[in-house]
Amino acid sequence: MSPYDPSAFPPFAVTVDLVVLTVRHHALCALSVRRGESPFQGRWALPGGFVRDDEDLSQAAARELAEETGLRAQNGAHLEQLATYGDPQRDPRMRVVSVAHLVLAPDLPAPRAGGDARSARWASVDTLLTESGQDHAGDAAPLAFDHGRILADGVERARSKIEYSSLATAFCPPEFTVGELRRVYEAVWGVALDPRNFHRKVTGTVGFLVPTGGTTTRQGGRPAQLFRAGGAALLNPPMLRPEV
Amino acid sequence: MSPYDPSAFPPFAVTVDLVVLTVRHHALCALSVRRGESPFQGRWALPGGFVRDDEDLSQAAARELAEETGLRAQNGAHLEQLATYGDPQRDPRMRVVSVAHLVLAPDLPAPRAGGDARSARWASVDTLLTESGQDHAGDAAPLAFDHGRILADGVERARSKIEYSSLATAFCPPEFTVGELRRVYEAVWGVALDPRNFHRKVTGTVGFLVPTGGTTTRQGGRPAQLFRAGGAALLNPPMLRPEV
DNA sequence: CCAAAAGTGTTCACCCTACACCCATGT
DNA sequence: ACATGGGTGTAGGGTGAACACTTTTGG
Repeated sequence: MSPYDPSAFPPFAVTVDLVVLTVRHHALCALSVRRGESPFQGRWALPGGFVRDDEDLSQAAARELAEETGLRAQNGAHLEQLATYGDPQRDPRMRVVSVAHLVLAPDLPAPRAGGDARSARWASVDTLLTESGQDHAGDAAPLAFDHGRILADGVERARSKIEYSSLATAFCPPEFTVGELRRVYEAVWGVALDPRNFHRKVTGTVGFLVPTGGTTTRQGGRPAQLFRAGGAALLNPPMLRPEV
Repeated sequence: MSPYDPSAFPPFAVTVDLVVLTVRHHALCALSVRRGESPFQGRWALPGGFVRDDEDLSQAAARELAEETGLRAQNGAHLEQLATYGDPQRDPRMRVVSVAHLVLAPDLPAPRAGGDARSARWASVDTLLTESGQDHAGDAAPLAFDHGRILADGVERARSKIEYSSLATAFCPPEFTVGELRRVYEAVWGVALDPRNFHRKVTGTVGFLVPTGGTTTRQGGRPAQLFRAGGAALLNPPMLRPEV
């Protein structure tokens, strides 16, 4: 039997779904869109769409990201492949394999609706995941399809990756202070960190932060130095997440 | 436009490819199969095959693993999803998205050929990757398709995962000595580790190893205690890979 | 006896934590 | 003046690296 006989394999639809994370108001938030059609009409879901015939998976993810948020990857945001979900029952109408991608973005202006979504919003991942985990009466409802599971996997990936990489800077604007970076860690991990030790740690790790020379008082108090993300991708030693 | 109109999205073939790693003769080895058909006829490739209509991705990977090696996952071996590869040009005939999986297995009997492969072999990853990276005259040739890249990603995943998880025990038989476990780390990382400090470290990490009470002299020298893998999945503190 | 592998003890440097303390701004 | 956040100093405990040393087998 030839493995490429067209009758020898079943056809699949392939989509990309996006876990777009940002930090707003001291909370880790994810982008969700309201579904305009059945199934799960009116429910919240992750943004995403079909992969086109001539594009790679990462290109499809970047295109969907631009369509849904206006954000361009490699322009402050980080995009990486997360995992692929292919349960035969995950879409009730047909066999769909979804390649989920993770995007870490700085705090953005209000998202714009795009594609086939009626509207889009930022919501705290705690809200989205507890809604997803439980059936509630009223407005709250779990995310469509298996998107609750996908979001949880993306959040877990982000939480562990900022520990040993410099990815936390992807949540910050181009220039940021040590305190702003610390609040990113605190929001993503949901813990309080010692400001003094944090400062010593990140400024002492070579290649993590590059001072720009400027200062700012936008957080109040004494003027703080501004930094850009340094070139180092891996943190050695890593940031240590406090025990739970 | 309806996103589920059958004419609105291109059809894909979805496959699983397997990076099956083991430690043989002090070297990290991967399973490769000889391709029986065009394209890349006669070249070495990773084992894999089409996902069937009614099975999940992990089920497809476990089925292919059993077909190619006779190995059953969850029976000593570890199986996890690695990444998904979907470049439009990765297969010259049609659009194929491949969900690669990583398998870590103890040293096995000689592999049996299965599925559509003429033959199968274990080869050191160094050999497979340098063959893949360079064009050689004669018998050596790069792996088919983008399998060199997939193998490299799998090796990198294995190298980093044994650092902070107890997965290295998946390379060992059900009962093993501290020295045997150390030789796994040395083969996967390609470094020499201090036997004394390694012993103290792994036996001092609670939940990593469980003594069975037995001893063995199969490695020569003083009898060594035998251990089974403990329940702990995450190592805290992690094993530290020496600087390069 | 000797080689080889398994374990144990000890020392030193470094790093993480905790917290006291000082600095520079806005109101 | 004082509240607020930024930043430095320092002492104590824990851990990893290096290596001397003892233990227990096979040949």
